[in-house]
Amino acid sequence: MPQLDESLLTHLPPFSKLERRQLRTILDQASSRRYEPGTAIFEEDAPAERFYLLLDGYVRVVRVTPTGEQVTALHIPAGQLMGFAKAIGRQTYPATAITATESIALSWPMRLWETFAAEYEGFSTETYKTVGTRLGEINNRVVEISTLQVEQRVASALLRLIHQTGRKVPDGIEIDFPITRQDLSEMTATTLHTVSRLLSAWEKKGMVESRRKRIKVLDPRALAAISEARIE
DNA sequence: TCATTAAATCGGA
DNA sequence: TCCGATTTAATGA
Repeated sequence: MPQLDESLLTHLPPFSKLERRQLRTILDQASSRRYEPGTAIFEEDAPAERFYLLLDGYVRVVRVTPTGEQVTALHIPAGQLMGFAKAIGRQTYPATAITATESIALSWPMRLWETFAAEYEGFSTETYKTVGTRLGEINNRVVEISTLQVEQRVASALLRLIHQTGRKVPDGIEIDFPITRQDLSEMTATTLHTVSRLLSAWEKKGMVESRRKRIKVLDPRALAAISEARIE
């Protein structure tokens, strides 16, 4: 295991209030691993033995429905903690985490969670903030799926993606990892065909630009307009 | 309005 | 070239 540098953590919210010496202790207890795209970092219902910090890349959090379809709950960008089942009172992981890109993650044994929370200032408040944010997001999605029309759902899913994981490019914002129509349809409870048709239509209007596994939003405001209530 | 089915085409290893 | 991704059209709920 190569020596990890404290600067990896200093700017991340859960660790930002800590001293160099404390970061050293934390890093010395961490394992670091690199993952190929499409690898499961941890799986739904498996015993939650470790918690993770995504250092680089993007991770898709998916659940499998009783009928066997995958549902993408959310995407996690680099710099966030994941798999902290203990923090929400679970012994198993609530979902599967699959890398969307090549990724690097640190992990610690779950038994250290309490130690971290107790000893490191800001650690638990910051992580509870992310829990809250994610929960709110998932809640919104549940509401959206039952109340909005497909076009609105896909539009808001795209907006959420560029908001969380977008990368600014000269003429718009691009989703920073490979994403298929199928993925988008799983996030919005529709079919890849419908997503494909919507993207084509939006592309004609100059709102988005897409190629295989890449989507770029040129006109977020137009998307926002679609996502807002519009019953015709 | 949208899912489903079927078929054709595209694009990247 | 092969195979998954994507598009398009037709049909029915």
